[in-house]
Amino acid sequence: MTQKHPDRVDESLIALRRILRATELYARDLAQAAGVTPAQLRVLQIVGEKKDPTAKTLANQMGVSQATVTALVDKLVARGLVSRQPSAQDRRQTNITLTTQGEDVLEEAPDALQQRYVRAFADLADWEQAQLVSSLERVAAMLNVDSLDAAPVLATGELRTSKKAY
Amino acid sequence: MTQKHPDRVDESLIALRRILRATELYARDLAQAAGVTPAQLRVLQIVGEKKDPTAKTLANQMGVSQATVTALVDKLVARGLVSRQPSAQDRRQTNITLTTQGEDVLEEAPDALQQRYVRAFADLADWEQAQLVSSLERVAAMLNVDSLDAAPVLATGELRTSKKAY
DNA sequence: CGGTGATACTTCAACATTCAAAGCAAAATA
DNA sequence: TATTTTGCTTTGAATGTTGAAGTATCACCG
Repeated sequence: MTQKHPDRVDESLIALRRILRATELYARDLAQAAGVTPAQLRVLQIVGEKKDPTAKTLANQMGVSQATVTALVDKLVARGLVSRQPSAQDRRQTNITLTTQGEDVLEEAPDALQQRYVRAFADLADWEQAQLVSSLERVAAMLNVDSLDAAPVLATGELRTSKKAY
Repeated sequence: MTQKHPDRVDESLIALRRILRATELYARDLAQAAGVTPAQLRVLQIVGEKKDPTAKTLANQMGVSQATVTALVDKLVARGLVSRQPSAQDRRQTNITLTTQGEDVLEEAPDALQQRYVRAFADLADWEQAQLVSSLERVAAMLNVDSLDAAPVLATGELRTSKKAY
């Protein structure tokens, strides 16, 4: 098991950290542009992505406690971006739904990855796209020992002729 | 510029989100195991990575304000993990340095990526490693429009026969 | 049925993070 | 030297975060 190119671990780690850092910093800018905090934007994104999730689902997806979700949803309700809908099937549960206003906010600040990534990806050659997908999925598998889930946020067909060009 | 495989954008975005999510969640666990908060651990990591950075450098690297850095460093000083060293060249500046205790903490919780990634990477075939590096650097370039920097945190030669196996 | 325990959510108290604004000291510039 | 800029800290306020305790509902089992 001789290591022929020991630098490669470093190189890939550096690249990964740059990806992480760029995404995180940019996500904050997007949230600020949308007029909400990063944590609140994450809630909006998950609510938009999943179908009217319960508070529990939100907590699991975000990796925070239910108490935190309650506090965040309180803020978003106060701003009129989401509303609480008592579940019909299980009256203990509360479904969080986007208001029209909340949808507008999401519309303006869709996703840090989307914004920066989609266009460049589309310009790649076919084989390059295939290789990228394969590599990213491999890395995700390496990191994601106990995989949960993640779903596409938007239909990526049309890239929204956005007002705020990027 | 016809898109032959529209799914690929989604697939790669999903993989990227899984990477982001796994890393973030795991970073919290690591911080907690080390007995510090995630933000404090990030400070420790940057201090260990760069050579006795100034508060300004820390703020830039973390993407937060100087006031925030002051608060975080206060906490770490109170815990005896770092110390402030007035700069000799410019007396306005303060260099943050790890104490022996701070080094120990870093030693125990080196890096979320390192822990999960390095071993799996080492097991890949040579060509797979090369492809991964190439793909990750491409993605980083796509995201990192205004690149700053990132450096390897540890010499990865030996993987530390760790007490807390992972 | 009725009781018991688990589940979903909220409230509360405490602490961490974060920032803008104001202040201070030192350096750079004019 | 006078002025401006830079690096850092302080202060005050908002947000994020959690564990523990409380409430309501569900699920199960006798």
